[in-house]
Amino acid sequence: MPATASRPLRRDAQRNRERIIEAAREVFATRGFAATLDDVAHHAGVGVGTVYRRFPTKEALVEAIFSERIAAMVALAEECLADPSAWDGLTRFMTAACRTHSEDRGLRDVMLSLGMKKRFPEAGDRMEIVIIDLVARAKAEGTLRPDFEATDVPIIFTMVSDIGGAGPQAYERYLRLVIDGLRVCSGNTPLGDPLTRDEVIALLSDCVPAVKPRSATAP
Amino acid sequence: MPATASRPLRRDAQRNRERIIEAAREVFATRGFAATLDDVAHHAGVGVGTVYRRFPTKEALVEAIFSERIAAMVALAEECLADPSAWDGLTRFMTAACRTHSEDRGLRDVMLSLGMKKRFPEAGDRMEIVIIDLVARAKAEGTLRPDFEATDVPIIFTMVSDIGGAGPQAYERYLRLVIDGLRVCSGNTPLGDPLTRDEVIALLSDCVPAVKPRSATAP
DNA sequence: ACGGAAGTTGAGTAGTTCCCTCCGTTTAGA
DNA sequence: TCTAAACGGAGGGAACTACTCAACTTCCGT
Repeated sequence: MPATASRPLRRDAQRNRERIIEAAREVFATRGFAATLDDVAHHAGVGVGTVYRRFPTKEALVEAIFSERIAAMVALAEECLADPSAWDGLTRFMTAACRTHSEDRGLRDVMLSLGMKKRFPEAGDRMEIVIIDLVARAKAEGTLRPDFEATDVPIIFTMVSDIGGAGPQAYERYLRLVIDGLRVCSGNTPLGDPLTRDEVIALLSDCVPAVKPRSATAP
Repeated sequence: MPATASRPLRRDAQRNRERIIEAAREVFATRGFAATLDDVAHHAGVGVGTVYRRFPTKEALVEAIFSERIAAMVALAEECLADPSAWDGLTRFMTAACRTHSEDRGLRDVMLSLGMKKRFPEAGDRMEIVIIDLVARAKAEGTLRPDFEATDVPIIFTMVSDIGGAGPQAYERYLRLVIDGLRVCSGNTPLGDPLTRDEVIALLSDCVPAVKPRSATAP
């Protein structure tokens, strides 16, 4: 084995690989991380063994499937940062994110899970920075209430996309409600102390399912 | 078996029964319906068999534990209906409900699950009526936005109390945010069509865990 | 046209979790 | 003391799910 000189795949193998990826996209979109690789295999019309030959673990498949979609979300967020209206930029981003999360539960599970930082560290960092900027800019503009914090954004995504499970646009109504609560408005009650980053992490790990490997090898 | 003439329990049995109920309250409060009867038994310092002797199914235990707490919530709601300020009445009720739900996940699971109507039909009906009244009254007062509907209330409870899992008062911040979105305010965007009752039911059944019996005997 | 590497298959293994039962043992109380 | 009531907790059994492997099939370079 002199270096991993990956030969090109045989034609049938290549075709199956593509089928698997497409099937996985569909299956993960509807069932999220709860989806089984057996599901994926069946949906793709291949045996489970084939899936495992191509993607040694569920993790690998997840990464293969979601990397570009995540990159696209980051790009969108960065584009929203350039919106002349800070408020529109922030709300456009939040709306798009929630729509995407409710259309694709798998993507939601990846983006909001703790694994995000491990699997896609670069995208994760960029996303974090953009969100901070979006929030800061909207506060400076005077449209976003000043007691709102960047750490609230993922929590809101979690809350709202939890609704997304049933019905494709159920999330819209409640997101609008929340967004209306974000605007500076005379009747607003103060929010109090924001959650710390650790609290956010604890909360997400409680609300978003994780990909579980065969046996958790604890040290 | 001439009628179920329930003899009084032996003293030790009575004591264990009480222990079980108390343990169940604690365990269900922290773990919700996900809690195991084995958990309850262990927590109570008795064997599983003892639990099953006293409560033939998980269902029975759930009913024994939550009936009075649910009655209390209904009473509170009805009391809030008498608040001179309709807005205060509604928000007081919502805040209290969310606090209770986040302090006791089991209660949350009972009250928001579909089983609620089956297990506690009377309380369920009364609750539904009170919520409709609370909402109607606050709209008439002109403080609650007119496009908000009574069916939104349980959904909001679901969203917000989902957060309650980690941290005892994390829910507060997000409930306040949502409530600020409920008030009539110049910048509000229209919410669009409300969810139908069937949609609400579908959504709740997706978001709230159910107590699963040994085997679902489908007809 | 053929040999063998690459690929495929899907029943099976093994790890979990959880509701509930059974029966040998203990204990209350008449 | 004696018996019916109560107890304990191992384990049955069902449902899940990540992953493996040995027998079989297909591609493709020579």
